[in-house]
Amino acid sequence: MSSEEMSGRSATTAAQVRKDLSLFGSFGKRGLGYDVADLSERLKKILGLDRRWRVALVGAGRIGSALVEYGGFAERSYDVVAIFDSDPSKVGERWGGLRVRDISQFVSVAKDQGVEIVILAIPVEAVPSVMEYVEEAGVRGILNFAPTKLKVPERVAVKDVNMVMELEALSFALSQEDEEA
Amino acid sequence: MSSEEMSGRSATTAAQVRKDLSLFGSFGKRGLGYDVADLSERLKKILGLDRRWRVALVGAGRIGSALVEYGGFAERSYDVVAIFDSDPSKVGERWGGLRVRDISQFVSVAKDQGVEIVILAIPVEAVPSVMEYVEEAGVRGILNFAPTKLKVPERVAVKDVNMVMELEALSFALSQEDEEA
DNA sequence: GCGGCTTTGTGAAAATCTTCACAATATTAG
DNA sequence: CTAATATTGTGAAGATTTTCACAAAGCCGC
Ligand SMILES: NC(=O)c1ccc[n+]([C@@H]2O[C@H](COP(=O)([O-])OP(=O)(O)OC[C@H]3O[C@@H](n4cnc5c(N)ncnc54)[C@H](O)[C@@H]3O)[C@@H](O)[C@H]2O)c1
Ligand SMILES: NC(=O)c1ccc[n+]([C@@H]2O[C@H](COP(=O)([O-])OP(=O)(O)OC[C@H]3O[C@@H](n4cnc5c(N)ncnc54)[C@H](O)[C@@H]3O)[C@@H](O)[C@H]2O)c1
Repeated sequence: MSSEEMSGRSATTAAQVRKDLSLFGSFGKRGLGYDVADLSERLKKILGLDRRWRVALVGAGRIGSALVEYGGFAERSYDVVAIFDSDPSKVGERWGGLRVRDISQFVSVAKDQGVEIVILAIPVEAVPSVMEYVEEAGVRGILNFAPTKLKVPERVAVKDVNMVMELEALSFALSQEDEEA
Repeated sequence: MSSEEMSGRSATTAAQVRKDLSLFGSFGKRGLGYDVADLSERLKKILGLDRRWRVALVGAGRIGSALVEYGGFAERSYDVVAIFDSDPSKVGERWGGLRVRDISQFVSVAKDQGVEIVILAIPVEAVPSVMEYVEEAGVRGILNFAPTKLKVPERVAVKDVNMVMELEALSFALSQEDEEA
């Protein structure tokens, strides 16, 4: 597949595809393009997707439920290996093959299970107390759904998901269109 | 509040805050900083958040359910005014104050309700057929959860939410750390 | 009203990112 | 083997974004 075709399938340009790839090495054949299987494998390695990652879900609420039941994570490289909540009525429930555990067990269970990434799906108020556990357990990456800026040590990587902000970006685009008209 | 304090609360710098704001006008007072209430109001106007937006949810599944029950959208400027699905067992259900409607009614209901933004939470396979309705109804913005690149006319704004990609960005960051060590 | 302190708004400089454009290389047809 | 065609990889140019740094304002205490 050529860089031209790749750019057509995503939201970028052929030159951008080639430049981006060139930062990691030389993957294509001149005149021919890229071997999809080979490129895919090499990129997976670069992105750390040549192995599976152990993930814990914290917050067995609405978002948490949608995520755990979703097959899209396991299909890629992510296995949810533990689920935590603080609500006694949720602790003990079975979700998929897992039992919801009390958040107080986080550190021991996470260490035991080798959890490297946490999906944080709890209310903003609960964030500071939970972050203490997360830090103590030596978690290295956090996918955060709570609309708050996490305070983490330098070594911890954080990605925020904020759907309200995405909607706000849409509103802005639409308002701009209106003004131009 | 000074640009310094604002930058401390978010992931940016004081100079960036001032430069960004200066693109839209002059909001602060030298030596004093910004009046939070005033700045907030003026930014809301610029972002198109000085009015409410009418949103339809398409796909009454796991993600859709989490979103509809979530209060965070109504709290900002977004009202979900209609819900659609194609599954006969879901059509007719009551979700919050709304009845789940059949997707075939999308165009007429969306036009009737003045829907401007659609939240797309359906499987990838269902996207092309649903997009025909969405386009015909004159929807102007789409928040897309399906992991596929939407084909839309120029005037339609799209924002993609892709949690797997966020996790992959985390994996990459963690792999990089490992390599450095 | 003046001096000291603070913080904005913004040109200019620096850094980063994207696009251009083409030599190098590979394939295919004859 | 040669010519025609395709497409990479990458310097250089161009565009955009971020940071720097400071004159211009504004507040406060005396
Ligand atoms: N639902 C959505 O569509 C949506 C969208 C965007 C953002 N969010 C954000 O995601 C987060 C979760 O949202 P939700 O809708 O799933 O909320 P939810 O109330 O349905 O679920 C939150 C869960 O966290 C648990 N919890 C509370 N304190 C805890 C603690 N200290 N330790 C462990 N678990 C604890 C609760 O018991 C509950 O089960 C919130 O910050 C919300 O703002 C949600
Ligand atoms: N659940 C998650 O955590 C998650 C995470 C990331 C991405 N996604 C993506 O979000 C989308 C929805 O995921 P989900 O987990 O909610 O799936 P789901 O299967 O729970 O829900 C999808 C819903 O869409 C409905 N539907 C199917 N075809 C339709 C059509 N033509 N018109 C209207 N409705 C139709 C189904 O009946 C179902 O109710 C998928 O594309 C998925 O890949 C989900």
